[in-house]
Amino acid sequence: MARKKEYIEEEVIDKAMHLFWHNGYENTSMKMLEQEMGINKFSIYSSFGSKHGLFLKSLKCYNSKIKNIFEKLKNASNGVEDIKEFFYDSVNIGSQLGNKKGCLLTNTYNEFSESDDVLIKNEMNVFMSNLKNIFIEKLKTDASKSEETVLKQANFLLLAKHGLAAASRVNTQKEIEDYIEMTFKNI
Amino acid sequence: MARKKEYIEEEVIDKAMHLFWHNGYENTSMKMLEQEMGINKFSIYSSFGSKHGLFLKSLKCYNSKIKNIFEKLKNASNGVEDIKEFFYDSVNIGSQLGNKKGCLLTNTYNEFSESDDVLIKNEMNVFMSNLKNIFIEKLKTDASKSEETVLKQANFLLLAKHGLAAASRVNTQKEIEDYIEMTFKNI
DNA sequence: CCCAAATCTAAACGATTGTTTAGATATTTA
DNA sequence: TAAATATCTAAACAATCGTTTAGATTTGGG
Repeated sequence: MARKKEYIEEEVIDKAMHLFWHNGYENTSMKMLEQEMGINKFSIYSSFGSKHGLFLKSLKCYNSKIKNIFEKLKNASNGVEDIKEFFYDSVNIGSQLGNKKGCLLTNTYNEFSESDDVLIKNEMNVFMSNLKNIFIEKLKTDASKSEETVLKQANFLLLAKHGLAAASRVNTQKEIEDYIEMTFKNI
Repeated sequence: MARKKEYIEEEVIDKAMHLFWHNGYENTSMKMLEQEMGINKFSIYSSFGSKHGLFLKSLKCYNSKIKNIFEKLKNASNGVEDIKEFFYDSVNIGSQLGNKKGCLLTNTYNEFSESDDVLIKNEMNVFMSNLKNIFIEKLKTDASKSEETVLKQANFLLLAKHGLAAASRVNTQKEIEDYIEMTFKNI
């Protein structure tokens, strides 16, 4: 056919994702993306259509990175203990990826909470309700919990993740551990 | 002297504060501020110097609004129970002011977490450490708690406030209550 | 080997950002 | 009432935003 791309889409998406993770959507400009991704605007637009499209791709990239801890959580069989380990995994993957910026999805959830961007809000809602459903399933393995208790605790854990995201930005390892332990103390 | 101002600074700051609260700093433009405040850019700049200055004023305005619940918390004498009531007060003041946007300070803390805006970051840190110190003081009234426990629980509560801010945006009254109750279950 | 097609560079696009300025209008004081 | 001065309107400012375009460059197939 014709000339070949001089970059690999997966690689530049990964770089964009880290930039979005670090700065959020609005505070990341096309100029910054050009520099970080190492390609220029034309290439970005021909590959991803728009900044918005690139952001959606970045969210999917992030999703694939955390997919394995989700799978681990789903396939585990120790109930609440698995959720706690999921919390630990969540902060660890952040520091593994050299990023002390909390969770990209939680950050995005916060940034777009008052936006009317249907696509992204939908993406967030799907993520949140998926996570909540997994929590519910895990909590249900303890037959002594009433359904009301299960729902109540699932909501609590979902919201506790916001605190965790904030913690992983500024708090020490020890403080994060304390927070997680205290969160699960009476679940 | 000369011509009089056709607006009262305190009133227009209040309106600006609500707009910032609703949309965040970056997503609030001068045009939006002109419309909401009912005065034009010249007046805004002559009164507040810059968008940034107006935002700082708005933060101070928010601080004065929540001052009474802080005073109430400080002057109370039921230890942890007072902190719990402070949590309830925090969400109630939001709905009183017709705003389901969480806490302006928590929102700002999140939005500026990766910024290098020293003034605002400092403002946030002062607020957070003040709040933490009040928590510590309240927790200390229970003499059975070790100092380590007190610090641990204070951190936990500070982070729990991030979950609360998220909750007050999307969750129902009932879910918010459940969250607060569960937060204090083992404190 | 040359034409066709895809990707590159780099400049320009219009819109919007926060900020400033020029000039008209209103108010106070002498 | 007239001069002084602060506030108003409204336009323009430069910079940046995300996006598009024109033209050079590289590649592969007939």
